[in-house]
Amino acid sequence: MAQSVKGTRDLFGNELEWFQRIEDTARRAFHRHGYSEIRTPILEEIEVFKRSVGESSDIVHKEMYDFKDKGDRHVAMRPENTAGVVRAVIQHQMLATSDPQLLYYIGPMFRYERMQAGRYRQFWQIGAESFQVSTPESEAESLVMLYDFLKELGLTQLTFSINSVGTPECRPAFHEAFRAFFKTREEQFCADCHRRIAENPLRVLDCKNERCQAALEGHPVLVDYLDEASRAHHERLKEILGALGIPFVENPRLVRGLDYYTRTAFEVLSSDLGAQSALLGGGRYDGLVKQLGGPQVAAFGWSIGLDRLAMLMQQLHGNAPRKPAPILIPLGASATLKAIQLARACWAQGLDLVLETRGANLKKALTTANRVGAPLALILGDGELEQGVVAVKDLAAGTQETWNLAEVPAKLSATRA
RNA sequence: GCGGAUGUAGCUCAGUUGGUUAGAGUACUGGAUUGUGAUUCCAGGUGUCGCCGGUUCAAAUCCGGUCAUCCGCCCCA
Repeated sequence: MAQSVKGTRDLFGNELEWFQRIEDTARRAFHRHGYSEIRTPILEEIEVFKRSVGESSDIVHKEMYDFKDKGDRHVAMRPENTAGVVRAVIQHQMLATSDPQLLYYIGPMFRYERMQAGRYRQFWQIGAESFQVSTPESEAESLVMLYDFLKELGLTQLTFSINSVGTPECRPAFHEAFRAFFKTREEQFCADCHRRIAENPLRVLDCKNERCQAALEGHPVLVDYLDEASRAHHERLKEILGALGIPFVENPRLVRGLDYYTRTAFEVLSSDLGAQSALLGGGRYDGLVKQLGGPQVAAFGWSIGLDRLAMLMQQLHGNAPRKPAPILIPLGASATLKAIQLARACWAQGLDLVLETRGANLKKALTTANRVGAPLALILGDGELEQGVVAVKDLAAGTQETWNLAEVPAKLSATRA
């Protein structure tokens, strides 16, 4: 039997209901804040990711889902969408004016990884990117949007971890201090950290090895090495988040797995997600647009894992709420013709109504109606047809009443409210 | 990429030191009831025992490979 490709899966039923509910909630939040959707290709030239995410990152290093196409182009399935959005924004000259560009996306991403619960080769992200706004206020705006979106979904226990990773100008001073610190106790660090200290010293900070974390005790803190503007930026963001009541903690060891971040970096982890605890992350990336061939502009963004968010919703709230439609059961040929016309009148008014079209007997039809959770069964047989009525059975209560055919749409409409 | 497990009915799972005809619950189908579901009673399919190969008189069981899933690490969403 044919099977879905490893690490990919079909979305349907209850899980998809959560996906849709989350997506709808996110879209409303984005639109409230003036963000516009952008849909970029799943395939990009691999260079787009190498030049943005960073050659040294694991994503490019070992997780890229890449291949050569028939034209011998080296392409990759996008592992994240910031690079693609930046490429599109440059390609379409969307930064020709100095106006802010506020964009969001929802779509599948691909990383070639070993499978685990909550970690897939095709997974979904919802994300926001804002260009040409550099202030801490703009970051707070984006974070408030994110926070209120999560709150609307009923997630109130989440705390943002934030840090500032500085700028390319002030980071060298930190690197120097940090390497000096590392040297005083380098024998206590793992092999990976020895590799990291050379390639990307910041990543030593979030090594998961307990011994390394212990060895980091008293390490130089990034925030102390920020230039004055970055420090003020960081302080102002914290001030605003505090004033808005958004729960956050400062985490001086928070660095992100992507190389392009500057100044603000943040993430949210959830212990309810098992080993794959990262739920969302983001930050400022003021250098990336230029790095990909565009103008020097400020940029800020985040993305959230839709699969993991749906998993969280399932754990916290159980199955997604859904409301099956009432079902209309005709009995006999003449009643069936009338039933189709009646259903059409209801559909024309935007009402949900499922038509039983199998010609099934009443027993079977009611069994099905009960199983799918229909709230009402409208029964239209020859007897009802003669009297111009339908029998309406409330499947939860077991009670039954009679409606005139003409008043069915209005009555259905009333029960839906 | 590294390490460790699991795979039997649609679903959740039993299945003894290898033994002849493979099980339970649930779900499903039909009937008790040809116009009344969900409750009850009766009857009944539930199947490539993941796949391929090997050992054996004999494999769901042991061995190898493979595919898929799960857990830990790495990393991330």
